[in-house]
Amino acid sequence: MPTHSHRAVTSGWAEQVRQACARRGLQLTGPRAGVVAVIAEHADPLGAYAIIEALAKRENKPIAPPTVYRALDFLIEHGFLHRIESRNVFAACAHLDHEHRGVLLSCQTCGRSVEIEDDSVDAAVDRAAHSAGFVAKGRVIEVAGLCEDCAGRGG
Amino acid sequence: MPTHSHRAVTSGWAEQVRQACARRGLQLTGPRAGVVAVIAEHADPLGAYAIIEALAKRENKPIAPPTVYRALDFLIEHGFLHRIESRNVFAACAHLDHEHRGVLLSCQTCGRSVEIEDDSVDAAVDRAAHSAGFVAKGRVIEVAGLCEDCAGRGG
DNA sequence: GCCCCGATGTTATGTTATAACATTCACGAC
DNA sequence: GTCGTGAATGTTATAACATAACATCGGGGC
Repeated sequence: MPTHSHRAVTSGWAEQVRQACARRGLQLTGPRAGVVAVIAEHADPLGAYAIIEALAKRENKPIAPPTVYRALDFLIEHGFLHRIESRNVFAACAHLDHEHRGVLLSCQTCGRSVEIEDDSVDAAVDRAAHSAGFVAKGRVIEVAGLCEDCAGRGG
Repeated sequence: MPTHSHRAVTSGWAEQVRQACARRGLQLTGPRAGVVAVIAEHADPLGAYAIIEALAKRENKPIAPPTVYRALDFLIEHGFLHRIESRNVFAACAHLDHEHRGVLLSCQTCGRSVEIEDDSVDAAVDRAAHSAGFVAKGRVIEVAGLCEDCAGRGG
């Protein structure tokens, strides 16, 4: 269940996505806006099929997987969403106002994820890839563990 | 297709796994050894179902998915294998002789992966997680891009 | 012998993701 | 205004990845 404060943060996120699309001439169409709304209503990252179910409920009609996967592709491509590879879930990007590469911290107990930016991580990963003669395109940097709250509870 | 030199490297890997199991009192049973052999015969990381097919061919009998997934779990748990989360494939661990955390570089053109160790990446990721109050357990650090060979060919 | 336990076999199913093709809709050319 | 065009969506089916659940086997301790 989202806490009140968290819900507020994420509904801010939906509005930011809307504005960014307007500014950049991107079409935030029906299914795309639906997926944004569903994600904004949840504190946790969601799996594709959880999104499908939630959207079907919201729209009161069945939604086929390609509809949601296409919306997810769009949102990820434009940097509004992250895919957490190690869990097959999708999380709102916390830093919409600028280009960046994030480190995704995801909690094994409560399922929530936190995205941080860290130049030294980016630099170290780039340097390591380059030293192996590798031309880096995409990066996946994920840490699974315990978030501050859950660690505090001894969880 | 594996190059001759690469095949040599990976068959060395199979032997290393065998010795490490003997030394550590781990059972390298039939299905487990079969999966090791299949992976050793390929230069590229393989998906679970590619392993299932190759093993079925090797043993000349059908192999069910749980057989292979259980062997994979065992090999990963003991550090002989890495799972590349962003591609759902499994790659031989290149550094069997000591504990470590690797950075996996995987080529978008040829599919091969290279594993490197880099203390500064590890340190930066740990510091970043810690600064967010996060207790890190597992880490996934993967870079997709072009390997030296493929970048050289303009691939 | 008998139990225990770790590993494997077997069947079925759950979960995640995409291919392929039809349809709709906004928009500009003419 | 209608026709082509291209992006987005709808629809159906299926591919690809992974695990639950329970039966069976086989070696070691007693």
